[in-house]
Amino acid sequence: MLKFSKRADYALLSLQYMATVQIGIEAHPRVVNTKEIAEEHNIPVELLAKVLQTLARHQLIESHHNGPKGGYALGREPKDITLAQVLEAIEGPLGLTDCSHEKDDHSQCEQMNHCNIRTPLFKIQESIFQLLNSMSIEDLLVEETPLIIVESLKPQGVPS
Amino acid sequence: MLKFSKRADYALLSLQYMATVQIGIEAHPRVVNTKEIAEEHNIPVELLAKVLQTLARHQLIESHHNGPKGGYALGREPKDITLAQVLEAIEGPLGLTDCSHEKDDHSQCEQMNHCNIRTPLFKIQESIFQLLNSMSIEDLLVEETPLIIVESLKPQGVPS
DNA sequence: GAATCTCCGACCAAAATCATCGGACTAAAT
DNA sequence: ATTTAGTCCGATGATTTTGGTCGGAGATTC
Repeated sequence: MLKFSKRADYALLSLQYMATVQIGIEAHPRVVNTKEIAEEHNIPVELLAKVLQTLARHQLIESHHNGPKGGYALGREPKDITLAQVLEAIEGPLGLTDCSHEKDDHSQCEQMNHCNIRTPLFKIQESIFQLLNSMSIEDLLVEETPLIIVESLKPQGVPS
Repeated sequence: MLKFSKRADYALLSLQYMATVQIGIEAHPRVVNTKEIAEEHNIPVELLAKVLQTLARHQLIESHHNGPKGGYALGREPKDITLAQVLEAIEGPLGLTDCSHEKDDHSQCEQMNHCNIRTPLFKIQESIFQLLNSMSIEDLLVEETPLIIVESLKPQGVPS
């Protein structure tokens, strides 16, 4: 439960990739094309294309349709792209319940004679939203340890 | 996105209801039946039945199959039922990604040549999990304002 | 024994999601 | 100018999840 959709995963992976790939390059933002990202991560190209289109439509990345040298590049600094923005671009406004939006007019929520759990649920939702908004693509650029380096496995003084 | 399923909503509503209804009653826990909850909240009975069965199977509530006086009652103190427990009971182990579990063997996640966003994603997931585990059914028992009391709508001194 | 309830499993329908395909347009390279 | 490699957009099909339904078995009270 509470799982990201694959599209969301793909979006995050792509943005992370685009961020790392253009590190240190100031001008001429490094443009990467769909196929490159897809092959790098084993993602069906056509689906990824749609994800990237969506991100572009939401200004998170810029499309450079320049023929053979075309592709995408980040539209802003990595730290200015929050995870909440990415998720909302991909999956629409996020909320735990249907009545999260239109807080007053709960047209749908009338189902329940009187819903007594709105307030606490909104608080939870707010917390999660803040969390997702406090993290950016920059925070995804951590060194990914190649898996399972159990702490204090190597005795001291014996470098590799 | 990140929406609860309706079953989860129903579960929370039911637990909240069962908690309020038995307030002040020490012994003989007030047993409520499925239909009562369903009618109270306009929920299809059969679906709610399944939700309650699931909760019972996970020990969150107790089933009293006593014929006409049968029904369900909370299995523990409201404060000992965390939202995380409820959600996991209803929707299975929660995690943002498919590879959330089996952290080492990422059999599925091999899709991505190398997934560089595991670590930060796990952190987010951990935060959300803590949040959901820090709140219990007791926290749902707040006074719910009857909706739309727009601030300072009524001029002072002119009651109703 | 009849009524009322839980319990369980199987089942169907609708909706969301994943994935694919085809066609239009653009700009660089030759 | 033609080719080529790319984006862009919409439509469509397949798969999965979810919401919702049904029928029968077992227990208990009246």
